Formats: sequence, C-alpha cells, structure tokens
Amino acid sequence: MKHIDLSLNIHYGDDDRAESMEEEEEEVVERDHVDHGEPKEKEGEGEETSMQNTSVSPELVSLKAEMTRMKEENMLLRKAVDHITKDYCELQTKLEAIQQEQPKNHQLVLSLGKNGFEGAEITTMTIGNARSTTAKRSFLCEVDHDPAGSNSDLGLSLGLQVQSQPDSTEIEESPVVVEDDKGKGGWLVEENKCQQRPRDLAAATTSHSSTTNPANRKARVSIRTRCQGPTMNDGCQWRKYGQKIAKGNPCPRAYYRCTVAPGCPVRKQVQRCMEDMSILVTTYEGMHNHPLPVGATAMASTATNAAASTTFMLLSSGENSMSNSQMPMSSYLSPYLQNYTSHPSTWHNFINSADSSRLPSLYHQAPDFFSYSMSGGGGEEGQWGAKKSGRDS
DNA sequence: CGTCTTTGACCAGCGC
DNA sequence: GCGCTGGTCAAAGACG
Repeated sequence: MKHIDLSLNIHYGDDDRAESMEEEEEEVVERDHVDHGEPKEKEGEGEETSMQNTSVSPELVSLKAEMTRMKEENMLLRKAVDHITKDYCELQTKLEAIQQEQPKNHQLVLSLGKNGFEGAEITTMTIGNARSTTAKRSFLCEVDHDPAGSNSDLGLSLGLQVQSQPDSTEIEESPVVVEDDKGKGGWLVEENKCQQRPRDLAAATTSHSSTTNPANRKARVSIRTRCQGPTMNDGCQWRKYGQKIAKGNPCPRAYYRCTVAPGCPVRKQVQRCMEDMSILVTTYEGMHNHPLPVGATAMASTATNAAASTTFMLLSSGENSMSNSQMPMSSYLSPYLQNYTSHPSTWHNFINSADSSRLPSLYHQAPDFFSYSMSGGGGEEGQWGAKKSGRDS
C-alpha cells in the first residue's frame, strides 16, 4: 500500500468524495490486517492501539502514522477548499460587476509563476476571447496576492483584464503571450496583436471549405507539457502531414491533422521547446466537426470549445505518462480542475492557503510543467520562440 | 494492400 | 522584386 494513492483525491472539492476516501482508507487498513493475519481494529483507535499491540509490525505502525499525517493534510486541504470557495464567490461577484459594466470582451489571466518552488513549474494560463483592435481600458485584479511569497514562494497572481471595445467586426486578434524571465517558465500577456491570416482563410476555403468555419479555423490553443514522447496522447487520432525546422529552434515542428472524422479541420503543431527540450509545445487549431472519442482530453477539443464555455481545459500529461501509468495528468488534476478551473482564483488561493510542502499531490505527482494559452483567432502564437535559421528540412 | 510517415517541393505572406 | 519563413502538398518509402 502506498500512501500516494490515498492523497490524490484530497483535491476533490465536494465532501462526499472526501468522505468516501476516508472510507477507502479504512478499508485499506482493514485489508492490511487481513494481509498480516491480524484481528481487525476499529477505526479511530489509532496508533495507541497499534502501539500497544506488540505483535504489530513496524511497517504497519509507520503506515498508520503516515495515514494520520495524511488525514491532517486532508484537513488542511479541506480548509483550503473552503478558502477557495469563499474567494471564488467574492471573485465571481467582482466579475459579475465587471461584466455588467462591460459584458462582451474580457480576458482572464491566471499567472502561476514559479519562484523557487522546486518541481513546480506551472506557469500561465491565459484565456482570451477578446475581439478588439484597441484596448481602451483594462485593469488587473490581484486577489490576495502575497508579494513576499511567504506562503508558497510561488509568485502567484490572478489577473482579470477587461477590454472594453466597441464592436469590432473585420479583424480578429489574439493576445500575444510572450515568455518572460528568459524563457524560464513565466508567461506574460504582452498586448493584443492584430494580424490577419489570409492563408488560413484560403486553406479554409479550399481543402475544408465544406466544413470549416474560418472563425473556428483560427481558434488556437497552445499547451506545454513535459513529455518525452514525440507527441502527447490527447485521445484523438492525428495524421502527420508535414514537418519543418523552425527558425531559432533546432527541433522540428510537426504538423498533424485530425483524422477522427473526414474533413475535420482541426490541426495541431507539435514542437519541443528550445529552452527545455523535455517540454513539448502542442498548438491546436480549429474545432472538431465530430464528437471527441472517449478518452480524448478536453484540450483536444481546441480553443473554440473552451471559449464557448469560458472554462479552462483539462491538461493532459505527455505521452510518456500515458504509456507508463495510463494516468494522464488530467487524472491527477481533473478533480480539482473540473471544480475550479472555471474560476482561476482558486488556483491562487488554494496554493496560498496551503503550505507548499503540503502540496505534493498537486505539484509533485503531476507532470512537472504545463502552461496553457489560447488565442481567439488571427494572431500568430509566436510565444514559443519557434524561429528557424534555414528553409525546409 | 492499405495506412501512415518522411521529406523535398511548392505557395503565400512579409520585410527589406 | 527578392529572399526568408511558415504552412501545406504529395510522391515515395516504411510498416503491419
């Protein structure tokens, strides 16, 4: 029995599941006793009873001590969840007020910087669906940010940018996400950059003219994962149709097309990050014209779907994780994400509410690194620094 | 034999 | 106009 399995479900927000986990723990204890050929103990008698029983193996004692410690951890995390819920309500209230003022264009920016938190390299999640040519107004809402980083040293911040803009029609633009700190993990939303992509439109009207909505065709999602495999397993079927060496990055960029359904316009680009070759950058473009296969991660559904629901996508681990354990990152994080991803402040508060040393389940057991950015359309991604020094591979 | 990957060629946008 | 670059096409080869 490994305690790691017991700690995972701590992140569930609802009490029912947490209680069910405690019940599972009890069952495990009972099973241990069966395995050791010992009479069962009633739950709650705890270590004292086990210590009194001299026949109990030291291993069992240590396991019980560990379980006690984990229960304490569980309690702390529950408190964190309470904090999250409370802060979410507050944030939602603020957001509603903002939306009433400017109901259309908004952009949520969740920044999860890594300031010395070893192993935790979660960086930035950006959701942008703004369609504007000029940002006439924006503000940043820092929620309970601890500048000194005394709580977690994570340098967390939650920004809510509202871009007020009269209805723009012709030109779409996307937030340009640039890498800060010399590419060491942080990401900033620099500005909105206007760029038309007639090539995409042409492609949309030629090869996928019957199925592609140009607006959907432009939607992009970029996801960074630490992955050893050539690509990340997102559950969809992809056919590779090209590969290029991008300027400034010796790693080739591979182009894939969704083959789940004929005529599906979704494409993805896969390229390794130049700064860290273990990081795989996957950029999805377009929206599927078919139901996603069972097991497909939500990120495979691409940007437009997420934008429509205004939620964060689940993030899958790399293919290595899938192949090794069949436990994608979404399995680690999805309980939390499903409950809280639509409310980014919960990330910040969750982490700030808990001692960083008590976050192994979230940070240390999940794949090391991911980031997520989404462009509502039109703009070049460019944030991965994918430039090349030569022409075709 | 069908499917998929590889890879050189081609096309269009962009900057100079 | 020219060269560079990103994206795509399509023929050839690999593979099961």
